[in-house]
Amino acid sequence: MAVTLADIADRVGVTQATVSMVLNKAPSSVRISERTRQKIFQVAEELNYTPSFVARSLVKGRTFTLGLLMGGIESAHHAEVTTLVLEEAEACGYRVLLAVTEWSHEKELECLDMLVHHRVDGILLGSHALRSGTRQYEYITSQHVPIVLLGYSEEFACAYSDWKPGMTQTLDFLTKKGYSRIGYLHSDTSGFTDFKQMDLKEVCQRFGLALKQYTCEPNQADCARCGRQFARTDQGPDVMIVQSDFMATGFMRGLYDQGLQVPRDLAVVGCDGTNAGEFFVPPITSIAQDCRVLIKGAVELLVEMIGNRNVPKRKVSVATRLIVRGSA
Amino acid sequence: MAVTLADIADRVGVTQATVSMVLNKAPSSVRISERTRQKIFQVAEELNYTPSFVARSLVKGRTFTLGLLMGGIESAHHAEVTTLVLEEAEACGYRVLLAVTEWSHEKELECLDMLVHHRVDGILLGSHALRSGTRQYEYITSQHVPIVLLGYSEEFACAYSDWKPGMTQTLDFLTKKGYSRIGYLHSDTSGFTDFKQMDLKEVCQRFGLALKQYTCEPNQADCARCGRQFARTDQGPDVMIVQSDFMATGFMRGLYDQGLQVPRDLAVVGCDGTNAGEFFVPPITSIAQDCRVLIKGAVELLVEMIGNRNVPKRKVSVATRLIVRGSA
DNA sequence: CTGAAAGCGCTAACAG
DNA sequence: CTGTTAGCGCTTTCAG
Repeated sequence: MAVTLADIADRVGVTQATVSMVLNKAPSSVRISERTRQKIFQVAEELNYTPSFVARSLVKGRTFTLGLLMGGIESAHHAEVTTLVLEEAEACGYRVLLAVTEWSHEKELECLDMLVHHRVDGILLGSHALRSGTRQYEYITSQHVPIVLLGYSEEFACAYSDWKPGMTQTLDFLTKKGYSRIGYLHSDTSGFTDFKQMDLKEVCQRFGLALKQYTCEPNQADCARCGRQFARTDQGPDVMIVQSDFMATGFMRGLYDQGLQVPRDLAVVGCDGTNAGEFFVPPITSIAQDCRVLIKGAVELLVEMIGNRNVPKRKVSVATRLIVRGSA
Repeated sequence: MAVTLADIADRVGVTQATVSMVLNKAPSSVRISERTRQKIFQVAEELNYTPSFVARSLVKGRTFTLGLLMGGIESAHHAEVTTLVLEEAEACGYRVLLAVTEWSHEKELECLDMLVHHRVDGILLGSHALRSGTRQYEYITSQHVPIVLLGYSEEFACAYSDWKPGMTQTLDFLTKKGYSRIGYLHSDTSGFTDFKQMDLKEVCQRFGLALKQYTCEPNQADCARCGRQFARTDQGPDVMIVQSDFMATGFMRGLYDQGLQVPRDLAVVGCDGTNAGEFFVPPITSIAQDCRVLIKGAVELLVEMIGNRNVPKRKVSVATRLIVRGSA
């Protein structure tokens, strides 16, 4: 089908091996007559030769492919994360096989299997699937499959945002503006610890502030429902911190449906600091992650682990900060 | 490193070939003693055997991987397209290698090369990179690499939305509501024909309506700039149709910045009918694509082309329709 | 019913 | 300086 090294070798009158060397090694490190080298390149060009990564992968035992597992990419933040992974991976010479799990625990495990079947060199876990006890967990730990989690983890190497600085800035800002009754809306479906929440709690305590918690599903529709309900019944918070900008948009829609105005009737602070938040009406005040740095750190860590499987499980932490826009 | 067929074969006391058969063929089609078959499965389980897709790919000449090339995935519509491709591909037994090009023509071509190197079985082109004259174009056409474009194309198999029905419904709706001065905001950077625009023009003509055109970059910031400028100076349109919901959000932000209200001062109609548009303030009236059907069609067409390279270049067309929400 | 052997396209030693 | 050889892990004939 496609043209192979052998085709070139035949035409030039040398062996595959020679062609392989000439084409792949640094010109200095391979000793060959200038005539032959020229001819090889010329014939490769003529024949439109394209090296097969799959053959190379087989022999090298590496695919130069990273697996990326995301719960979903419909929110601007997750789309940004995905894009950055793609960019950073490429910068390190890797391709990425993307799998989205729709936040289903079962599907996450299936996708993990798929990535292993494909022999990706490492896995970036954007959805927190891996718990001890599953076959996949055992496999990955026992085989030392390089893996880094996007988010905090005790068990694996990971890259996560440190929410404390951002939360501190936020409470500082809010209290100075006269807000004092803090609400926190988050989704509780994953079954995993919400470290963001823990940080917020801690910081609230430091400020001597109570925290009223709300939960809903991590989709816009349910956040909107929650917003409507809040508007109809709640007399508590004067500011709502929402787990993500994405969820904040849903929540705000619910508020509007009931005639509430943001920030006049209720201030809203999102999380993630997505670019898109700036274009919402009103623009969303948000505790921003430094995604670029975070993902760069994650990918580089993963690549390092691929290069040397004995590198200790590091944790990359990146500070957050408050971006004040219009919603608070 | 990983456990191979040979490892299993050794332990069971048969050959690789036998193990391969037993593990991969339908139980009915392979004649083997029940004892051996049991043992093979058992040992495979014990050893945590995971077949290597790369070895299989090499011998089969197929990778069971589709390449997906997108300009970007930050807009809700493109994220949805990507997600659907992932889903449909999986349904057909394919994985997907995603590449995003940031809408750069050069990068599109590089990514195309990368996908070919990786020997993807087929390519889904979400960003319109391929023009005759490029090396990649020659390669793909001459090698008959299965490819389907997302969007209309004369040269390649493609799946596209037919905007006429949606546009017709829209103009019908708008004129009945008393709007008559139609504007169309789109980005003109790609250098490719905007078939949406052509359909709109044609339908406007049928309605005896003039169409005033505006152009800007396809990012929210520039759309906002355009919105502000419109608000300050324009006395024309009473309704603006915008090329995408994503761009519409940016444009509306610009309008708000100048104190205009939607739809009171200017009605806005987006395109794509993204779910996210429903949660915007105000919710975006939009000409919706039926993404699910479109992508399903595209992937199935591609898979069919992979199975049989002689299948004629078909075009899949899916009708659009107006979704009335709050912005018009 | 099962085993042996060849080969997918490429790389890496080691000979010549 | 270049060629030969031996695999990487799997599938697929073809013998036995």
